[in-house]
Amino acid sequence: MNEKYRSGCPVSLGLDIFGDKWTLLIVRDLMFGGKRHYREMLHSDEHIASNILADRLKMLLEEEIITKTEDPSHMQKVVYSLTEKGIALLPILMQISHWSYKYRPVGEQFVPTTTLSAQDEFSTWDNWMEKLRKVHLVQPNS
Amino acid sequence: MNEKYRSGCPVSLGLDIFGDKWTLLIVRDLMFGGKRHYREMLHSDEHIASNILADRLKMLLEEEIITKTEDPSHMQKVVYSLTEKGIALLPILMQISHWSYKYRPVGEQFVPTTTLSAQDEFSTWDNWMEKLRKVHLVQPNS
DNA sequence: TAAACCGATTGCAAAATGCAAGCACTAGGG
DNA sequence: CCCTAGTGCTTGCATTTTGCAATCGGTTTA
Repeated sequence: MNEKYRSGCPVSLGLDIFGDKWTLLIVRDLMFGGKRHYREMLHSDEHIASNILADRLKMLLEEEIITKTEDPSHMQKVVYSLTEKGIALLPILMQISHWSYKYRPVGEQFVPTTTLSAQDEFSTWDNWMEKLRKVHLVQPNS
Repeated sequence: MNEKYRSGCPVSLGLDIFGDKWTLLIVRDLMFGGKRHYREMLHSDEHIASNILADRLKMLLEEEIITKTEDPSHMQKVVYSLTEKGIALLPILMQISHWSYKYRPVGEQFVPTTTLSAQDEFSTWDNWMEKLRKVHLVQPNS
């Protein structure tokens, strides 16, 4: 990873990593879509280009936001997993979603059926992150 | 604003608007930097290009995330202000900051001196947003 | 065996970004 | 009055990134 960043501001430092149209969509797929393989992400609704997907996965690996391991079911297949650093992006995604529900034409199938209070929301996020840790942070073949 | 978006997913719909390296930095400047004028934002630490700043401000206006009014102190000068829709981006910026404090080399001058509990954090955000409403949502000359 | 699948890579066109200079003013100071 | 600095952009061009579609050398499936 190149060491240059635009400033020491935390917002800027975050955007240096994921300030583009695609990176957080990949994290979303891993986090909420149960997608773990290249082709699964390639076929998401947003139609990412193959070279962009490859490029971003490479960057996410270099940043240690994800890891990749071989898949025992197929010699060529790899499994991508979130690290703790990746899982920690969940509140950002949730706040983006929250904003979009309010101000953007969110598709019906994405609308939540209940509304949570602020504190409930935090503990739900904690539950989600715990679940993600169980799925993504386990060792292969364990 | 063009009506096409990549999908109905809330994350994707948010990133359609602010999924780039610059847009949320402009919002940051308005929100936390007390910057209200083009040249002030042009001189932020990250050195945005003038054509990119103009382009993003135009987009933010079209999206009604900001408004602009003339400045009574100078015929050419305009004042940019956040709308409620813009102010509602605060939690996203805060979560990005929170992630960066943990995983990125945040500059010393940006490090907070206290740590807040989750609930305190929410009420502090509410206070911030209330302050922003007072500054940004007032009518000119009122 | 043929077809589908695997994670990429490639060549090229289109779009976006970055750099630096410029525009037509407006305000302030000498 | 003149000059300088400031105002919010715009412009021309070079570079970089993104998007599109095809391809690669395998591996697995029916």
